[in-house]
Amino acid sequence: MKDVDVKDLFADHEPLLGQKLSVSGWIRTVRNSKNVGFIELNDGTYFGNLQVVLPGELPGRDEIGALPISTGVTIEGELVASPKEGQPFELRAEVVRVEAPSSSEFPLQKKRHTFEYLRTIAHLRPRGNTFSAVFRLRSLLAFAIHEFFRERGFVYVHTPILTASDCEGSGELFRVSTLDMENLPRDEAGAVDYAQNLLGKDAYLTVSGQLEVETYCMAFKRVYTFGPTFRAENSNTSRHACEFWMIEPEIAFAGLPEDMQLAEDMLKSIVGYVREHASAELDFFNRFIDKGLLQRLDTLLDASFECVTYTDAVAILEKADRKFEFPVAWGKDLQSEHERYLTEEYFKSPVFVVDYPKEIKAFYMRMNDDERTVSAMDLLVPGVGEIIGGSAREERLDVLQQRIDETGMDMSDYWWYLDLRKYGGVRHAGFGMGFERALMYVTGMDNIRDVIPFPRTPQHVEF
RNA sequence: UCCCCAGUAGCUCAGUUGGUUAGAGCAUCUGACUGUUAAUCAGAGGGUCGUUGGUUCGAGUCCAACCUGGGGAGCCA
Repeated sequence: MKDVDVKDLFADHEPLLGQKLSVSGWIRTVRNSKNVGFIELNDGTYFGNLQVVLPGELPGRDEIGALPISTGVTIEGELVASPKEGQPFELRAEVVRVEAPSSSEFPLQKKRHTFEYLRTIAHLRPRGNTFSAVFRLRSLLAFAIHEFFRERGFVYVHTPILTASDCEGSGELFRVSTLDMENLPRDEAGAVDYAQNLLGKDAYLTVSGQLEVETYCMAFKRVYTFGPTFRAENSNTSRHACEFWMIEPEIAFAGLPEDMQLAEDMLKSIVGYVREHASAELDFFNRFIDKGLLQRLDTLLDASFECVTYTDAVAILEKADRKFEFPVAWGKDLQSEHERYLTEEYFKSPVFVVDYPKEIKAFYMRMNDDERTVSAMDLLVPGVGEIIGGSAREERLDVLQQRIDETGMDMSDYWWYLDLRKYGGVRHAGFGMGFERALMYVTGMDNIRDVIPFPRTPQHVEF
């Protein structure tokens, strides 16, 4: 008796027709009547279900036909061509062995549930169609990203999750401490004595691996980091979480044009990868979650990305025949509504906005010759808005020091970052992409809480 | 953090101008059923109407505060 995965049956079932097979999985639904019954079996290896026929003469069919959803079973039988529409093949059961019983109390029913309700049972939701597809795709997308960089000779760097510095001087941090909160140690001046923290100083969860990955860029030329990052912002939106994953590549001997090309290539590559390897899931999303999904993904694959300077973008927005809730003015950051107008209505295509005023961007971004703007880029895509943000990095030591001074940061915290500029600190550039934002883009899911297995948001750390 | 909306059965919702014993579909249970596709048909059980207080002869319905969830904004990835 051959054990098979449902995935392999859907890949090529022809050679197995007529054979005796054994399949193990969980019951999704059961339909039973006087003369025949059916089980929809999902074994987790494939998005779709295997239809199992319970023939009239099957011993114990009444009990089998009454098994509740999510019962774990092993079924032996013969694989046959299906006489009815709906599936090309089915398993004609001869033995149904219950491996682990379930109960009629199982909360997932054969009906639509709201995502809000399913979030309250995050430990069970991967057993339903939508979340089965989301989290299979999440895994695949992560692989596609690694594959893209590996093919191009990038070194994957594990940047630290515990850090002592706040990378960009922006964003609230989660403090990491072993100090006794009820009885904090004090120094002579009465301040908290962080030297007694296990790490020896005040420490935090990382908000970005960029500064650390830059150091490896100066050794390996092409590097990337891909891991969890943390923000303690009290953001209550469908696009923010306290814990999320970020992809941050960094390339040496390169400037903004190469950076933009890399971003475009990466996005097209990973979309193309899931398009090719997750058609069952994408078809499902296109049907039930976001009707324009496949068209949007295919458009992205064919599009040549547009590029516009921040200054020109502001001019376009000022001339737009459209009333914005927030006014447009040079020197102010673009609002969500502005970004959406540019990518969805004006360009109708993914578009890079480049050369932002230095005041609204981070200290490490490379100063342009006009000394008003920095060599930065944001990639805006229809449906999501900003999906990637990046820049050329300031490699000139004196300019970088001046920017650190201007932004009121403590130079001594960045001694190692400044060191890079002293020893062969060549020009380089990189970007960051929120992994969940990318996943939302390829699934059409519109809440970040529904693309993270156990989402962490303000007031939420259940499970 | 700010603005808006919502909270009624296990789930998704209806509930008129404040008025008798609060309804439906799905789920559950019982039975029926010639191959079903979220199967179908018949019947049954299931409720402190988010919480607290208030107005009223009378509150699911009106008012206030709080709690929870959602949408939008800001911040950003």
